[in-house]
Amino acid sequence: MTTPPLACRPHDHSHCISQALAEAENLCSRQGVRLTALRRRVLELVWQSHRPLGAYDILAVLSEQDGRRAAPPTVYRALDFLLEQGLVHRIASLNAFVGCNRPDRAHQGQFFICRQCHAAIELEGSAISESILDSARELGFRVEGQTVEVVGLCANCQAAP
Amino acid sequence: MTTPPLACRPHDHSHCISQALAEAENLCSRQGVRLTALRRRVLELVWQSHRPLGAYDILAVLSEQDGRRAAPPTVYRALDFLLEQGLVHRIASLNAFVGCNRPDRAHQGQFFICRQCHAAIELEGSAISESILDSARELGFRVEGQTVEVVGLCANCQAAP
DNA sequence: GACGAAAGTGTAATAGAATAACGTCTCTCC
DNA sequence: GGAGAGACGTTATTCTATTACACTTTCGTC
Repeated sequence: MTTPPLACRPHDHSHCISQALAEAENLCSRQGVRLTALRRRVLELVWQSHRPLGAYDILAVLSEQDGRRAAPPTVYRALDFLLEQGLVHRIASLNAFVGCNRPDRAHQGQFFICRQCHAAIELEGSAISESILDSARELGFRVEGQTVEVVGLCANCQAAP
Repeated sequence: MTTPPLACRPHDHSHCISQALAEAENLCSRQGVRLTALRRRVLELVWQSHRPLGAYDILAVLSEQDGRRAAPPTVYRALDFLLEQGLVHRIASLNAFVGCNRPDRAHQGQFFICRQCHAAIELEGSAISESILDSARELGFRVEGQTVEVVGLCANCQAAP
């Protein structure tokens, strides 16, 4: 076993946030799309931690903390944009959203989610994709999208019960 | 490529249904739990096709067709029971439920879902689980549950656009 | 057969997640 | 500066799921 992933061990998280925002700025300007104040703020909130965040949690912060008049569509439109740009992923089994580690590379995330600390660990280019494609080949199935969400206990939470 | 799976080619589906119900009877009596009329009916509805079915679709049939006075908890309780017994699976990405092919073996399903005909093809003991466990080992992650849902086009729907 | 506990179902209300439809505003480009 | 597209505000609604409590059925035991 290698060193545990960043998401589930202490680290300077403000660095994660600022890096994610900087990457987003770059990516959007390269793509010629607009990272508006709202979208940027939603991305920042999603990156507040490595734990998937619900749309209505985001909504609550925008309303109560930012004092913005926000309704569900406000949040979902921003999230749709971020999803399209590959800046966040949606966790179907949690109805929640989490920042993407590697927005530069087109991909669909594979996640290991700790049921205790709620950290979502995103895998990069794992062998899982390969075995999914292998199975698909056998079935003659053309893969267009995949949802891989594994729940359990992360290394940290196993150590400290 | 082998012959396409049952779920996405024509077949005598009434046989699927009756077999699923018979297996359910067996399994429940072995487990000492009760497959009541309601639970049996919900299982039958879920097996009406190989396409995942929403809880509210089931509710509509119970109300309108069966003339039963049913509310959401009625359906969800039956579904919870069937999930616990491993008789159905939940498809998180669709908020829907589908019958399990192999209720005799404890497992969590891996699904290939056709976006056109909506068939859900369940894999049995694929290499996907292995590669998930491999990745988990590397992370020191203890796997407790997994959601694997691949969307795309099944062999049939690729052939006939 | 009567009884009590446990399991199952009915019922009403509510919480949580997401979208539809339409109006207004603000950029950007000509 | 005007037209058009994109972004955001607003209201209402749909879809999914759960809580809490009442009533009924089933099953084992006396």
